Amino acid sequence: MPDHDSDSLLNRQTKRRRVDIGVKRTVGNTASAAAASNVLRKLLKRANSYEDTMMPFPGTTIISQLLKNNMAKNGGGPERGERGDRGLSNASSDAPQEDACSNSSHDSTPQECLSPFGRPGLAPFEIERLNDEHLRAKRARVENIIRGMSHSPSVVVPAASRHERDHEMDRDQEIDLDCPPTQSQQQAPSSPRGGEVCSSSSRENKRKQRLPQQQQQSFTQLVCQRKEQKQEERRQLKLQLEDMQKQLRQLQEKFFQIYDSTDDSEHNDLHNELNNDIGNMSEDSPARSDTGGDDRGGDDLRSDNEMSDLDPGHFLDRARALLQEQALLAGREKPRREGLSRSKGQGGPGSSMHAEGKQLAETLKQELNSAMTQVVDTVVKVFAKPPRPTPQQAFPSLSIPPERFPTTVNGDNPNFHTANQRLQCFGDVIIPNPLDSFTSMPGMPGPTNDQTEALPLIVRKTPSEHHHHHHHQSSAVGAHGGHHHPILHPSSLSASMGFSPPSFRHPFPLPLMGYPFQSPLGGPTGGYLGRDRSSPDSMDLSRETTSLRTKMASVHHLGHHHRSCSPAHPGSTAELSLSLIKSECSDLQDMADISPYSGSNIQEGLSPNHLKKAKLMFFYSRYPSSNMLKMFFSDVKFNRCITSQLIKWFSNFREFYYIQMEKFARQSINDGITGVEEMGVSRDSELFRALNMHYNKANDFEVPERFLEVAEITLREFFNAIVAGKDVDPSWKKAIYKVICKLDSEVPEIFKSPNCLQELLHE
DNA sequence: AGGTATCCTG
DNA sequence: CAGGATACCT
Repeated sequence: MPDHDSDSLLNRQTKRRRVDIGVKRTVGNTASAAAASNVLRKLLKRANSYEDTMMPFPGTTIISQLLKNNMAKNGGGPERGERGDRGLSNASSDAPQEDACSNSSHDSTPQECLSPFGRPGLAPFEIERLNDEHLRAKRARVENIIRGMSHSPSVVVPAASRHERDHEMDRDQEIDLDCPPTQSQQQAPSSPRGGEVCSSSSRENKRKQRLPQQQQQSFTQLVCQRKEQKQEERRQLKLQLEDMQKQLRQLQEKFFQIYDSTDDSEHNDLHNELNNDIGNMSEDSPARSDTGGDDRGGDDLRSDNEMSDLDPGHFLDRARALLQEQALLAGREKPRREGLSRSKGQGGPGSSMHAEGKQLAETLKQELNSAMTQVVDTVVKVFAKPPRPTPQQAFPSLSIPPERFPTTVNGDNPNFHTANQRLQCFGDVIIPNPLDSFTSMPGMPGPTNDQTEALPLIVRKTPSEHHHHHHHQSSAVGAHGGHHHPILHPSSLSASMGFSPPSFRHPFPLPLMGYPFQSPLGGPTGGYLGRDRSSPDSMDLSRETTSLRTKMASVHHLGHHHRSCSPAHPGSTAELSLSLIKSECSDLQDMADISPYSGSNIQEGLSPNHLKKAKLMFFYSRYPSSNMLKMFFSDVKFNRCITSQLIKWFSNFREFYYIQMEKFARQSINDGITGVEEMGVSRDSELFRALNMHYNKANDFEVPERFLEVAEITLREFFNAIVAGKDVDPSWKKAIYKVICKLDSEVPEIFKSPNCLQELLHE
């Protein structure tokens, strides 16, 4: 059913949009959640796609190497405190945004996935950006994880297992030193103590703790026991952390010694890249994307100053890379490396330094990416595994990048949940945010903040589930589920699928409501709204307009149900999710191949004139088959909706018809009529006038005589049945229907003409 | 399981 | 007249 081409197109467009957002992401902490979503999405993309290419440089190896090296080398560093703190506060203010709507996708296209260094052709600024986002996302994610964990009673650090994890944890402990180093999320199965029960129940505990009404008697003891353990672990981790910070500081100095000693002219790109990469931890410069590396040579000083403001965690990455690079260089050119590491600003050998710089850059990038890959993989694995039971329980505890769940859990493509959509989707969800530090962030709009926690909750309704849900809704609506379709012009739809912000935020912008009132009479019946005052057809037109509105309302209704999560946003019509659009699209394609009819006289909707025509046809045929309807409404593009609507029309006609019949039959009986012979239907009878008023209001059509006969027969049937007292049977009318349905006569050929009304009404 | 028809409601 | 529910038919 869903057209895959279109789906992929949709996805592609969504993707592109996201990329654009990422580029446009504005300065620092005020970066929009939408923009931030781009970050992790790319991050994960690369994490996935780099897995292969990065294998030669597994982050673990390097990190452990780094650890070893620095453990041996370092005793302590003086300046850690202030810098680290500043960097961290900075980081924490960034974090919620990053995690707020960070996204991921497994469907990354190869082009987008390609590593920056894997593609020498990439522009420097792009590399910068990628790395920047990379780092930002990583930091934000880890911090968020830590925060989430810090709110939970939980588990124990598995003593030694993964270095990079310890790194991250250590680094983050600095943010929240009071937080017990709970690692339930990352706890390895080989957890030192009581692994099975603990790891499985720790999450439960977390959730339960967040639900005031839920008592955790069964876990309280366990938690208490663990608290002591956690205290101990915390101390250890603190120590580790301090060590790490010292090491980082030293590596940082070393790192910049190297670069200060290099010739600037050719290294500006690299230098700027690095500086910006780091400098953007606290401020994101949109200008970067359009300026090359060269014009920022003057920033070097500033950048160096900014170094002191950095989050030490980033130096960890830098240091990692540096170490690797040094190792590489050492393998080939020991003397130079020695000189490099020692010589600050003492004119390095120009050309060789140039080459080294480039290689260093590459190595750095590779290292960063490999490390990122592993970290992300780890986190994703840990977080993706346990599906969390109820939404309420789910969202407070884990501040995971939201889109991660749908992505990793089911591998489906969440791409049509773009940032905007998600903003909308969760804008009206009231989410208790346990992370006060996040909600109190300056410059963070509330909804965006909420989103940080809400997204994982909502998106757990996976895209595929969304789909199913849609179809359920549709089928629940039954044959009329697609009534709104005719209003979805492919052109408009594609416009809205192009995700220009307004139409995207409002999946059914006004133009979409343009109902194709192309008149079978030839003249267009005009616009779609506000033209129902003056024309002779005004009643029909306004009715149709009303029906249109009903459809719209129905669509919205669907949307609300579909989202299943929100109190209605009063007055907001922009709440339909993109997935709804997608489903609409699918149905559109299902019911009709898109828009070969836009230019022709075949229309995709039923016009008031079609209704009129149908009413006139009713004079001939009370029970037209769907095939017959298709024959006589050849100017409409038939699909399930149209067919159903037409059938429904005739059903309504019949309903009215039989109601009138019964009414007049009873009335006659009440009037004392006793014989069927006295029951007649003539053009001046009350019954006929009622019917004519209904089906031929303008009285511009000459009702066929046959109709009078059939009406008379029907009336008599009713009369007899009522007189016979058959109406006690709940289904007594069925017999009458059976009779009447055989009385259909041929509809004149002229009704097959699209312009039949014109011809009929003026003859 | 899907298409129709009817009933009921708005 | 449309929606929704229900029932029947296939």
